[in-house]
Amino acid sequence: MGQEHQDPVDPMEVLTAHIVRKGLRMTRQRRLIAEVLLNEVGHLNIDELFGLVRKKDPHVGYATLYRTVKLLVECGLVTSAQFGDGSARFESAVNRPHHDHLICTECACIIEFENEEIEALQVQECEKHNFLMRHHKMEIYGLCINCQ
Amino acid sequence: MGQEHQDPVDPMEVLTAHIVRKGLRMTRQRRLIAEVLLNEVGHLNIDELFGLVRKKDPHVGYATLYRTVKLLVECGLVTSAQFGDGSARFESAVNRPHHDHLICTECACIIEFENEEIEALQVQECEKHNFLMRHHKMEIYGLCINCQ
DNA sequence: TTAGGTGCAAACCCTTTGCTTTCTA
DNA sequence: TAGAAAGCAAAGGGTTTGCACCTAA
Repeated sequence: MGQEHQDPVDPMEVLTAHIVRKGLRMTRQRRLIAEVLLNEVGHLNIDELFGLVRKKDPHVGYATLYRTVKLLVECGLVTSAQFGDGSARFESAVNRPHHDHLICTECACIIEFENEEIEALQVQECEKHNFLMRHHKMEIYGLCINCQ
Repeated sequence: MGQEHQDPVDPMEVLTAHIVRKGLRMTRQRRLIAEVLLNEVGHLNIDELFGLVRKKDPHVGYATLYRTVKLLVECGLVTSAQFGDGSARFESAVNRPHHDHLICTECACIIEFENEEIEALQVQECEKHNFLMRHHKMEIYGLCINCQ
């Protein structure tokens, strides 16, 4: 379940711990990509992330980007989502609770919301089916107030 | 929103009406693909659908499949979903209410559930943001009872 | 008869992988 | 110094598109 009311964490420490635990190494590129993605608000697709990272280091490639984002998702610092268009979008999960998305199919804007009642019902539903929840997503597609 | 308690509909009539409305044509292939997909229970990916359709007509190609499924989604007879693996899955929506999914990340089994309370809260949430809901999906990932 | 549809192959797009070089620990 | 990581390019996998031929209306 959630990271609802935890103390703030230092994401770099989380990443470092994860890397050490797996016998991997901290590199300049990993640090850079983590800093860029974790400090960004909103949902970045891989091209947007690529652009931001390249501004600070023009030599980073897509492969490194994908490999590092995977690492960040693994240790819970980033969540990934698919919003209809074929490509994945990534969002910092640092120091913020779980939330869901309203996605406008017209202008592609994304409205976030938190709803603890829904979260609680989801937990109930899992218990009913003896299902061990790892993560979940809820997406509502439609028209935002400006596009109706 | 929902098709909660409607009278049964004849899917072929719905499809025909949609086709006429758009100035398109009913073809042997469209009828075949609709019959196969709508009579199947559970979630088919494109290869599984391809296999079933080819059994009845070995000449149908992937392009026709994709184009027809798109048509079926448009007129509400089929829903599509992405369950983590990169490919889309399709499910008949004929004469059955909206439901959500528990997805086991170990054995890939899918448990379906309906929860009217959650549905109601989703509607509330949309109203709160003046958002016009077209469709929505909720997916809970984790371990089923056999994989824990 | 005439758009629209089909089927094939090629193109596309996003993501992953292989391999050589570079760099962390 | 050993082995992990980066960067490039090429491969992969799912989906869409272009085009010549076919077919429903």
